[in-house]
Amino acid sequence: MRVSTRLSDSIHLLAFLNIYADQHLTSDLIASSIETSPVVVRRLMGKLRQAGLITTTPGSAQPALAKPLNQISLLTIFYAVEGDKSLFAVDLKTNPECIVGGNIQTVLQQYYQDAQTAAEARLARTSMQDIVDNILVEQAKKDALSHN
Amino acid sequence: MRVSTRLSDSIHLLAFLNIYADQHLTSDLIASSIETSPVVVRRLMGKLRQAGLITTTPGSAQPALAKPLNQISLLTIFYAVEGDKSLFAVDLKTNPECIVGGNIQTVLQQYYQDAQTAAEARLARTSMQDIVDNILVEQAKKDALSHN
DNA sequence: ACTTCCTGTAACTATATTAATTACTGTGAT
DNA sequence: ATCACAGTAATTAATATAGTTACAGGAAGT
Repeated sequence: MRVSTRLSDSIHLLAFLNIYADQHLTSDLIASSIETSPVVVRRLMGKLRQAGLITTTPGSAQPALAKPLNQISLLTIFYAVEGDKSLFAVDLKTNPECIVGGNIQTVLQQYYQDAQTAAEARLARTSMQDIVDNILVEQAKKDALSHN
Repeated sequence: MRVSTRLSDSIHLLAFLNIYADQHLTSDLIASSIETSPVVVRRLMGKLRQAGLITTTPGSAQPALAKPLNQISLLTIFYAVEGDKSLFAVDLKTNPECIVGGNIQTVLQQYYQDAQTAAEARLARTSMQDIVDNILVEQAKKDALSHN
């Protein structure tokens, strides 16, 4: 399948809401930054709203962050848009008659969970404040170079 | 897309080679345990052979582990069959004219790499010896229960 | 009230990644 | 010489995701 960019696009969206808070934030404008369709943006906003990360108003273009940037972690966003998706997939179709096929699913599940938890702990440590800070620093670097 | 089970199937395959080392290990037999096709098994074995994890003989059904179980980590297998695949995908199509779209790829790449490295470190800690040990323990549990 | 702009969703289509299948070449062993 | 099998290319099927189309309904201005 296509690889999911929902986490990346959602982080993008939230950063956009913060940095362009003074603009008329239609799903069309946001979509032009993510380079996707307005419908995809609205779908993502739906998930983020359900997770309590943003507020929106039907019929009116005024989405806004529901919490301070430093209280929104990348892990919260991941859960909001990917649910409990596994990073490593256990093959659920193995031969139960075989010692290996009949037990490997249970065994792998544990190790995969450990690995995923380690990754998630990292995501939990990073907040949208970090993301926005870094975006602005990267932009400042570009601006500095262009003024030579 | 379909979600990849190459890592799980490869671990399965290596465990099978160890536990059933005394059997006539055709790709057909291995496939019956993984519940996949012999061609898929041979393809996986090709990758594992290229990575130096197993040895095979064209025309003859005698695949074997090329190293001791405790010297094969799950991370080595992951690299062998998934290459440098990213667990979290950066959206490479964003608007470079926008402060967010023009910088977020660089920023996310760093945090995603950190998270992936944390997960990989976990995979590196686990060896095929652990996997086989756990499979045999799980099987022993079942055997014990069935003798009540 | 009417119009315009917009959100929220459902339904459908397109795209991309993976596994499965088919088919073939060539090797090893009997 | 034959049979069993690995190795691999080419094609097809399955499935997760993004993108598109369509439409119902809210908000705000006139």
